[in-house]
Amino acid sequence: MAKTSKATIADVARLAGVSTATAGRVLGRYGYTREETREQVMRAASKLGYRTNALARSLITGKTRTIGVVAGDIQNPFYASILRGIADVVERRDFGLLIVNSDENLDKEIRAVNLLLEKQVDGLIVSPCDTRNARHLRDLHAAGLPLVLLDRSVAGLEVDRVGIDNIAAAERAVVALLSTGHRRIGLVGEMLEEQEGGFDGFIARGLAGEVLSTDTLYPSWQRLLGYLRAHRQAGVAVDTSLIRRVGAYSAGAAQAVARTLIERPDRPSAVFATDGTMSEGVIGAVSAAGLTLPGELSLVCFDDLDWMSFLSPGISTMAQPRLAMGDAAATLLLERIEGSEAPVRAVVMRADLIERGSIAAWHAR
Amino acid sequence: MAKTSKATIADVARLAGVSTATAGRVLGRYGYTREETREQVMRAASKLGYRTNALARSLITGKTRTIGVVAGDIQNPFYASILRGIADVVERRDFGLLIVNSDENLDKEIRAVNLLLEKQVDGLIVSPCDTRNARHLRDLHAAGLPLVLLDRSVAGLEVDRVGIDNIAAAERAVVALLSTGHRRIGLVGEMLEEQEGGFDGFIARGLAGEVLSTDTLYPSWQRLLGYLRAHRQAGVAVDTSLIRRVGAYSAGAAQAVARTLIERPDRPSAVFATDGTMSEGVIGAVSAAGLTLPGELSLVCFDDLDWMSFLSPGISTMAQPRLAMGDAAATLLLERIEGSEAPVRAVVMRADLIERGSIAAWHAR
DNA sequence: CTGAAAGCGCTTACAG
DNA sequence: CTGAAAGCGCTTACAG
Repeated sequence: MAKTSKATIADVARLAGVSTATAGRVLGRYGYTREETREQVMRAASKLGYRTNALARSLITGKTRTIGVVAGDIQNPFYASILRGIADVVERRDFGLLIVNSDENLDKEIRAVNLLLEKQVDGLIVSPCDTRNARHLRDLHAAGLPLVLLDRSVAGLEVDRVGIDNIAAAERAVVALLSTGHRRIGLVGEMLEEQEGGFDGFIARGLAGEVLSTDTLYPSWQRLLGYLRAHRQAGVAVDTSLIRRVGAYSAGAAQAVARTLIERPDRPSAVFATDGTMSEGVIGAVSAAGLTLPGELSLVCFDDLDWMSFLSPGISTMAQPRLAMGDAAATLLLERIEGSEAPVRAVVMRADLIERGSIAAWHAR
Repeated sequence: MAKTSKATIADVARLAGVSTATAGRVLGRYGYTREETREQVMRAASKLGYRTNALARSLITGKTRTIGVVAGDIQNPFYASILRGIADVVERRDFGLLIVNSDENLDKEIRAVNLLLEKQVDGLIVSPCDTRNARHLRDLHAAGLPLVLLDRSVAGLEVDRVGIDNIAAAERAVVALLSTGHRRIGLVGEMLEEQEGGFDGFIARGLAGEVLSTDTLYPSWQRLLGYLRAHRQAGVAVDTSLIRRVGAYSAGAAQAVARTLIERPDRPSAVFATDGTMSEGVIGAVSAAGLTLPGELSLVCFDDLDWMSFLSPGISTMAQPRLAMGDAAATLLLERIEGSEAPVRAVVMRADLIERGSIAAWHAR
């Protein structure tokens, strides 16, 4: 009724004529209280405008009912949707959600995790920016804090994680192109991180089917692998000059790279973009170059973004179940927070190809 | 070095051979300590893997260094960008950011605010879903909690706020159409909330220039007003049957409504969509109807979304400075949290028309 | 079913 | 510059 803050359990107890222990029991909904006492306390509480101080409670219980999420960039539709999926679960359970951006930068990620730990979150969902340098995450896990990895794994860190089968998804996307006759398929991928043996070495090994530890590869590298595998299975040789590494999480950079690919005289007949940001860049380049889809170029994108359905033609794309990914990550985390000792789980979801109109059959000319 | 959690100031103090008060002073960076003592404590702290428990600190200081944001839907690009702007400021200042969705629903908004208050946030940024029923916000403000309103105002609630000049923005957008010869301009707007006198009454008053208290109108209603004003100023009669109220925050609903507008025989020569979601719906309808922009229809959208630049032609739109809006909201809030007693501020930003290629001159046929 | 007491992990006066 | 003591607002045994 009155002042929104200030009133404490002690104030309520005094007004109700009971002990703080009793007032606490009714206000905190624990232990037993006589109905009559309960009403008395409730009346006093509402008269004083009492509101629980979750801080004090958390200090004692050791639980904050708050989880932390470290995302690359909440403005990116990929993360925005996943966050929404997480938020839905979290809100339903009356938990709080603390969000920090990492910008895919290790230092920022470490600072983010520290901030969240100081605020005593009950658990963390992290989309790790580095699959190797992850002391901060290992320590976390060693200390017993519930942790769920999102989209990416960390070498040697056995914790719950949620992602899609990137290799299979990319393979299916590229198969859709190969099966309609395309033989020269360009790829525009982030592939920011360095790989042992370098870019060329990786491709060579991928072509030979020699890449073994694929689990801790970054998504865009895994998708490249799917691209290579599709070719290998189809017995189609790969022109490696059609594989373009952008090396940055930026649509602008992707557009510049895509441009050099689609404006060359012997341009590919089709392009595969390995994520939403790359897709934006590629579509920008296509638009700038004035190429018609799918007549002059076929295109398969990744992630189902708003615009893909209302461009004309619609853009065929591998749709990741982003909301469901967020839901799964939050659900796994909350289960751990509630004490689940189940073996480590990897929720590997499936991305589905949504066929719209950006793939045309291709006949050698 | 060791266990990530557990070690307390008392543990560190014991190991360092000092009092908890002294250990607290060095670990919490307050008060004076001899350099030698400091080092001793630091060594003990790192040996134990000490980490501040912000909860305990907050309980005493009364400050959590955390702000709360209640947004309509973090998945919507409008909110996603604003949140990013907020997050940037907040992260720079080592504050935490607690985010909750309201889905533009009053009950959810109230619950969200309560959750955030229990967690003792130092301040709140809210995009209120109801400009009248806002007891929860008024109480908050009465209790002295720093509060910044985003995008919308609340009648009679004098607090800092950030938004754009919606009437002027819409007016300029429509003027761009009128000045190129368009005389029949459709409008597709949310206008979910009811207005005194109803939809028709509102339009009548708007046409007569009789709408007075425009400040607490919802953005889409303000934008409708801008549309009407542009016509009035230009001396162009309005065919009110071209004004379409979607009544929902949904691109699908907008598309259905837009469709009935652009498929009628005497369809308008141009359409103005009053926000990002409506814009998506309209572009979907245009695409489904197979109309060519701008040859068969001119279009001005609202909010600069990714796809608007790479559709062909590009979509002309009123761009809201979303990141800057978030930045401003967070900055205002942090100033209040730091104790600023400055008079209430309304940061009214300007939206700029980005002309791309969706407006064609129109000549009566 | 209720209360007195202790305590969560810090910070804050107050002495010295 | 450092320490002993109190206290932030709750919950948790422990008695009764």
